[in-house]
Amino acid sequence: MTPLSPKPAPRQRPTMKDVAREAGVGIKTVSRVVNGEGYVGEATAARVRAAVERLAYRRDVSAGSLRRADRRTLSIGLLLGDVSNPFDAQVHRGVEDAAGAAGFAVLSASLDEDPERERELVPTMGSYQVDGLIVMPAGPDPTALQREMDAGMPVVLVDRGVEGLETDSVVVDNQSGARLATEHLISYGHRHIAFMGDRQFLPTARMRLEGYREACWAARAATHIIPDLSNEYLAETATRAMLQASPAPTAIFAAQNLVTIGVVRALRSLGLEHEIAVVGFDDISLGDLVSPAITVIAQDPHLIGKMAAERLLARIGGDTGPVEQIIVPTSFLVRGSGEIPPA
Amino acid sequence: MTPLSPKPAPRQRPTMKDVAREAGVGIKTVSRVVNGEGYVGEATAARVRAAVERLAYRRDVSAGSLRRADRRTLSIGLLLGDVSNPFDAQVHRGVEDAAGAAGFAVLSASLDEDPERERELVPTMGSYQVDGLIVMPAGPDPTALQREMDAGMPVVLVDRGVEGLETDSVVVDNQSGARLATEHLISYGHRHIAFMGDRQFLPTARMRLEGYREACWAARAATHIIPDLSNEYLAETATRAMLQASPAPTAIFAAQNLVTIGVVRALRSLGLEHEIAVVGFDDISLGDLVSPAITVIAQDPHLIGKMAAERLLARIGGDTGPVEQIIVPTSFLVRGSGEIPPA
DNA sequence: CTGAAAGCGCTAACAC
DNA sequence: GTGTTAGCGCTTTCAG
Repeated sequence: MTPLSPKPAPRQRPTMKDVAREAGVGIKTVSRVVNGEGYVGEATAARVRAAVERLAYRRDVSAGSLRRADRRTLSIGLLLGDVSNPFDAQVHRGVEDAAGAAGFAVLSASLDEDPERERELVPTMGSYQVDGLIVMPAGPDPTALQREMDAGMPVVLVDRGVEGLETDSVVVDNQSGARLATEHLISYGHRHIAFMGDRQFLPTARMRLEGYREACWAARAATHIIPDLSNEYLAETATRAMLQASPAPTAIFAAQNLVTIGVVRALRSLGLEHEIAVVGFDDISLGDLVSPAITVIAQDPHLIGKMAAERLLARIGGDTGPVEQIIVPTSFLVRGSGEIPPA
Repeated sequence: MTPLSPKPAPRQRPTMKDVAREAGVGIKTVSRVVNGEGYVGEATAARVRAAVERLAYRRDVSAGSLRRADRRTLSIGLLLGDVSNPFDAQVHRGVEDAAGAAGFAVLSASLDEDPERERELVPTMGSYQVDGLIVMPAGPDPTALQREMDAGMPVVLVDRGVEGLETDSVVVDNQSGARLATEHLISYGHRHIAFMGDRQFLPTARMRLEGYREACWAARAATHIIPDLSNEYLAETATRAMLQASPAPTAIFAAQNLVTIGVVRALRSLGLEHEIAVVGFDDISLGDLVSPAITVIAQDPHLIGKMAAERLLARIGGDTGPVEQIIVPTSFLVRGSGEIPPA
């Protein structure tokens, strides 16, 4: 019997040598034409270009980077929480737009807020020889990233920083955004506002809680804090439980997009969506179409991604200026759910 | 004056040679330990591992692939319509999950349904030496992809096929899904149903139109076709215009997710959301929370991505079986907007 | 303006 | 079990 050896079709891309032979020139001349560097006689160049076309030649970027002085691979790594989260996906597109315009490819992966995955995937990106890294950090431990930075890898943080890591970051002012949201509810007369937020080991979640606290204290309002809501379902369940206790809050500050959705679902199921006020952090798709429409503090994730990529490309290009923390402004979208007065 | 030469910090990762020196062994022994191949004495292996740890060594995947027999780079390319479109982002995550589990990295980019970008980015992925390609094709032209396939690159198509390209694909049955949606509206008594769809050069858009036509013909209902709605805004405007003409349709089949959102926005702005029936193709986030909740034919984009990646990995692994077309089932989510009877 | 030779980090083939 | 040598596709250095 013939053993069916799984022999993958041998990749047989043409190499520079093939092009050189086809054009009847030296290999270095091909290199010069392909990279548009140095001076090559117009006639020779034309012959080379024709050969490239005829053989469908494409230069191997990674092989080239092996010997190149700057060792660039023209690629960057992007580590997000989850590429399918609408917020992250917008960041992704912002990064892609800026990187693509500069001729860089993007290698992406999801960390799922798991420090273990971060520890694993950061060096993995390194082993693919990316020229730089954009990271939405999953944990508070700076060592994996620090190690890459020590090896000369430029790193830009998005969405949140990492304590003890001296590097560029692009974030929004979570604390003042949360304070604004809470003050808005207070200005409509609420004095019993619940905070429902994501896991407290996330710096963004902590900053938003801080903003909420500031506003409550200033107004001498009680605080009611429900943290660690890591998904829609938990948020929905927690909201329902909370509203059955008494005295129930008259307003809710939902400090993350999935939490907001869970809260809205719970209110809807209890028929309370027109009784309890809600302000969310992060816009949600169709947030303007539900009834009442959801008032939110919106971020601009596409811009965040774009700025992070531009910062990174500058570093890759040799920018050695001081560490920058870029704060992207938020906007307040007043749509109805946040303007319900207390009963 | 000193010219500030932008000299990027020299990447100085340790190489196998460094590890070999540190451990006092030959370079090939390091290679064997790092790749877990062949037999190495336990004591030697331990010394090597210690040196790897001490120097924070990471093997350079791409340099290795240069000489390796199978030339694998352990990376795949993913070309989507738009990484930030919720549907595409879910496909992305499905691909990442399957690829990541097999130790493959994902290089992604957005084509924006632009054949020009496809022509450009397909060979670009090739030049990064990816081991295979998953593509949501932007245009009807098979040449760029065919060229890669001729060079031995495995290709799997998602969401839609390309005429004239003999390769694996993962799609849903758009035509029967659209027929079902339309029949559903007919069963509620509608005889004047509008079709609002995406650009007709997209195969999916054409198949959905075909399904709509079939159902209308079978019921001897008139057809009312508004194609080429490439975004939310166009869909909204077109819907508003259509409903002001007479006789206006009593139901709408919205054949794409962004179109559905535009339609819902228009109905809402005219106060007709409880008068005109709507069934959408593709689920939309929060579609169950608007009023009325949106009835849709839903796809499972995460599964589509996962199956595509699994198919591709099998091909990369040497599977030379016949071309497969995998059809992922759709599901019908009845939620209210599709069950409004004609006025 | 053009080409030959060396070498990037690694693996294949073959010694010892 | 382990080390040596050659060479992957490319860029660098240095001659012509």
